[in-house]
Amino acid sequence: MAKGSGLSIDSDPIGLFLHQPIVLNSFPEDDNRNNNHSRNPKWKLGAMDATQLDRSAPSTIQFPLNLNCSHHQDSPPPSDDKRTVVNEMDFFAEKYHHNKAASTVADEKDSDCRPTALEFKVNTGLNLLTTNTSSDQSMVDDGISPAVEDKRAKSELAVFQAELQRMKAENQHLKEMLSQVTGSYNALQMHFVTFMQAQKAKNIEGKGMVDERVKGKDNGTLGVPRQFMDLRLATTGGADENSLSSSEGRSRDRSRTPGDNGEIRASKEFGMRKDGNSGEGVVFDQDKKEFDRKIGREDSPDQTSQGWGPNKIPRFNCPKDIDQTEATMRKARVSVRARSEAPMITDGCQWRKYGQKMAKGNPCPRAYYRCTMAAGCPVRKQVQRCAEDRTILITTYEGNHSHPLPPNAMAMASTTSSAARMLLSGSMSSADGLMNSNFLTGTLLPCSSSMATISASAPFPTVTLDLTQSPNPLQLQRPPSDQFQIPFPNPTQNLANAQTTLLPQIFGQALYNQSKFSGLQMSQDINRSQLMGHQPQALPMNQGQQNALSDTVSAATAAIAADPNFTAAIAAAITSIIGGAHTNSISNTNANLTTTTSSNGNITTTSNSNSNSNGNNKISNSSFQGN
DNA sequence: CGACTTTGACCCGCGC
DNA sequence: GCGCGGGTCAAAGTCG
Repeated sequence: MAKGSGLSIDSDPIGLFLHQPIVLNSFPEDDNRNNNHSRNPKWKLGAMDATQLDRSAPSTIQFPLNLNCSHHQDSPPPSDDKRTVVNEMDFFAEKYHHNKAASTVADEKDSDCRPTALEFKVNTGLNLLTTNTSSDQSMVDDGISPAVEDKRAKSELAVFQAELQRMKAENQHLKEMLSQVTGSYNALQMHFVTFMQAQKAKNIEGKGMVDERVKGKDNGTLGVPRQFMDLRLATTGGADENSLSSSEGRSRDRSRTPGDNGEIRASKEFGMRKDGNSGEGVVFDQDKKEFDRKIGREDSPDQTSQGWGPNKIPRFNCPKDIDQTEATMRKARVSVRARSEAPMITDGCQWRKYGQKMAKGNPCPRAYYRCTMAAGCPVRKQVQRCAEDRTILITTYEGNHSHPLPPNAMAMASTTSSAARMLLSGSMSSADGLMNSNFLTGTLLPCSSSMATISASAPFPTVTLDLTQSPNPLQLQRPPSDQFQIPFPNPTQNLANAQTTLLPQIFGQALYNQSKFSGLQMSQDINRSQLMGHQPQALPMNQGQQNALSDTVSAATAAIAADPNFTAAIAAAITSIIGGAHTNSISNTNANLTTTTSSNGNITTTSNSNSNSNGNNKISNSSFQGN
């Protein structure tokens, strides 16, 4: 049957009017497409609107009613009755197949028995859509068919049509809004990509200068700051988040190799880590061999990407003149300190223990695990109890997963990924200190407890997320002379909450999917994910949240303005905006960032805050032991 | 029987 | 060059 009004509603992509078109769609029971609707009590209730309720005629028995239409005539002879039935059937058949002409047929066949046939003709002519609603017939069927009721039916139809038109208009309006939002997103994305490409070109142009800065490290004047600077180079040079694992230092070192493009090499390395990244695999293999020769087993993630078999690929093309500092440039790590009696925190991933060693200075053995959720996943972790407090379990993550993560693994993985990304995302100049602090606050806050410590003195750049500390733990941290301490303003979020909040959704699968891109592009996808509704809970904001977001935007703007590496800064800014929006939605936190420079040249960035949150400052260890 | 753990050996970087 | 310590391998053992 022709259900013009219902057609547009059923095709409503938004689905906002599923219930409203009932009146118009549910009448014809012979339409199988609406069977579900007709079986739905609500739909039936909707279908039984005034038009039908007045006639106590369910749609399923409209044909009998129509048959009785002939009885509308006073005391018809039996023969007429029979003939009328035939005519009615013919009428419906005609109507069914030629609904546009239904009214005409009705007029022709009923003209002899309906003194009001002219009115019906007029009515049907005005409301073609109602020819399927049986309202015309029902008016005849009840045997009364007064003109008043006829007019009332017409008025109802007019009301329904008006309502339908209104819904159509609203539907169209919503479609336009959706289209506008989509268009805005696409435009923003295009701008973002364009800007990224332009900035990348600038970075390439300035690479030579950067290499000079890297070489300056050999002078031993600025060990740690240069180290992070190098890491940033690896990240911004097309390296994906896998830069968090092990290759950042090597990427830097390669950038120092004459004739090598450090950025390209970094990309190649990352491509190697990605399973099945054939386009870059060959070159990468060469690079890998080269690196394996240089630093041997330090290059464990690369080994992982090619399987952990005992047969190592012979390493050739080893440049003997590679600087020794490349050995010190290793993997960015994220260490999580949490109180747990369990031998290992449950973070949602599957791990296989491949070694255990007695570490110096700690009576507790250190266990080595690798991720077994996917073949070749480069992620490893070390688990060791704290020597001072054996209730504290120190889990150090290294690398990034090369496979999708289950939801319950998102929290920890995303936390560590974002922490490591923060570590690698920018240089450690004072301006960058601000940026990184903002970045860290924005990205880690929802999942972290009270403090994140960036260790600049360790051979591996390490971010320590201390989930055992109370909210003012600055004094409790390890010697600050060589570490960046960032107390988190919102200690109320444990990982259990984090799993349901922003961060996992931001950094989990998105990071994996974006692993071939830089952190900036990852942030772009974060935005995309938000726009695509992956985290709708982060979108609504009240006034206070918007104010806080404005503060975050201001901080991000300052970071952008201050950071010479604009790409990293914009990544940090976007990430902080996103994270800040969510953070503010949770705790209405207003963070103040202070940056100081220690005597040894390191930067200590502190984030003080007024947390208007739940007041639960204790991180629940059970959040790590959900399994 | 496959997956996982244990554990001694090995490799490598680094400091002396 | 040597020893130490961190990290990894891989055979053997264990478990379901």
